[in-house]
Amino acid sequence: MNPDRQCMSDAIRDSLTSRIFDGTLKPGDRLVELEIAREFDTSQTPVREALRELESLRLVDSAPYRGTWVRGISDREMVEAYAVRGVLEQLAAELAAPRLKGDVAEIRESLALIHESARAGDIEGYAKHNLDFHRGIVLASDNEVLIQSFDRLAFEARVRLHLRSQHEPRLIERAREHDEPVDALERGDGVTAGRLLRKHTESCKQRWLDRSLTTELDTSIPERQPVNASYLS
Amino acid sequence: MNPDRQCMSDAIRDSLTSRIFDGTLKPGDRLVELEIAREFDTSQTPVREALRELESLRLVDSAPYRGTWVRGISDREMVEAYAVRGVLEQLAAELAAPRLKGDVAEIRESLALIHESARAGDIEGYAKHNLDFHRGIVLASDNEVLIQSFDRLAFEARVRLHLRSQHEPRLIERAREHDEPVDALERGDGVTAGRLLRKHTESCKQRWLDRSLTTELDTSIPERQPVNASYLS
DNA sequence: CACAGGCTCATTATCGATAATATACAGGTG
DNA sequence: CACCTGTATATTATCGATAATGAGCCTGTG
Repeated sequence: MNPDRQCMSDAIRDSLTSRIFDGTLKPGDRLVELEIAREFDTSQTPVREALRELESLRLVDSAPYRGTWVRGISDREMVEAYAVRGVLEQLAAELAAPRLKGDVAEIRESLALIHESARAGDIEGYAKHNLDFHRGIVLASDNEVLIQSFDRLAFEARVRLHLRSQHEPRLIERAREHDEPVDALERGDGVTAGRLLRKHTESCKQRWLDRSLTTELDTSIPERQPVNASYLS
Repeated sequence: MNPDRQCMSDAIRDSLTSRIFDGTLKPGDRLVELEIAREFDTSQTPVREALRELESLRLVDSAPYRGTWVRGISDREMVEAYAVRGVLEQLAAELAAPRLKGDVAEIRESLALIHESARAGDIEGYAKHNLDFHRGIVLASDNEVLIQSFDRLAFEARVRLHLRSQHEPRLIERAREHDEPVDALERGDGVTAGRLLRKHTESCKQRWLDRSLTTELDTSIPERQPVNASYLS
């Protein structure tokens, strides 16, 4: 948000964020203020601020006098988020098309990387470039509020959290779904691009639904680790 | 977010929020931590937390060691927000229709109050019930993520901030734009309701654009009051 | 007069300590 | 043995004080 903040609390926030992203911190894990403060060789105050920021990003939950813990994301929420993302991206494409004037070079770059990752079977890379691709279109809309709304969905965190549990994703096939929207954007047809992108999002959502129905495992959200969980380690 | 927090920082946050809403605090006004702390007879810490929350709600801006001030909302941002709100509401209507099963009693209640306020020329009331109406449809979508995204647009704050400067708004005429979407919802036609709602939002946006072009006054955003502004009072 | 450098002061960022609260556990009771 | 009650403890919420920083001012120079 403010990229130029140099205070301790921001460093802590960023560090904790990446731990949540990379799975070091799992849903339900408790974040104990003084413990983190010791680790960063600082006091409780900046840690609290960092935690509150994470809460506003919905990466953690907290309750008064009960602490803070990593937020789990249910399949239901994932599906809800896909629905919202769909219309946001549709709008983004419609706004982006007249602005781009056919110059989709940057977007094509991300697209190429998506295909590359798909061929290599690199799930991590696929997720990253996929996000770059979609966010690129949103950025091209030049609508600050839209960009914010999109970012707040925190798709990176959501997807990464579930990546590990993914079976054999047909990456190459999925990657192809991105081609047509870009073609439409290139010829300035934002409406079509938007419709295609939304359809793409819908199919992502559907895949998620299917998977969550078939695998049947832990659709529950870890609520919070018990207090003495840290003693076990 | 967590309605059951009883800590000081939340009370401060709520108090400051309503001051921003009701115009006691104007864009550009500085929020000095110790000053607020004295007022609430508390220390700096809870005030800081409150300010950070307001920042995440984008009601205030801040920079390190430079403080916090009420955020202005430009006409451009307002227009951007309308565009996003349009697609969010459209989606909401589509999702709400099958859930409501024609039961639009609650929504009609808000609608009646809108018309009533319009007849009475009660701009404040109109704004309130109008928001209730639109939010009611979003709530009926039963999509938590969508509700969050909508709320984050903070339309209440945005609209109220500009209400005072509004000329003769043709409220009665505007109120009528809400009728058709409700009819559509009642007969379960979410797609039509969504399209109409989006069109409504577009016309709100357009009115805003027209007004901001014709009035030509202070399209600028107050950045921040100078440090010694408080001495003048 | 425009402008750079250094000084002062208001304010933020952080600290270490204390008050307040929830959780876990022990003991008693039916 | 299940259940309640009270107590110990871990942890959060808040406090008052200090360190760090930026804004404004003053001075001197060209």
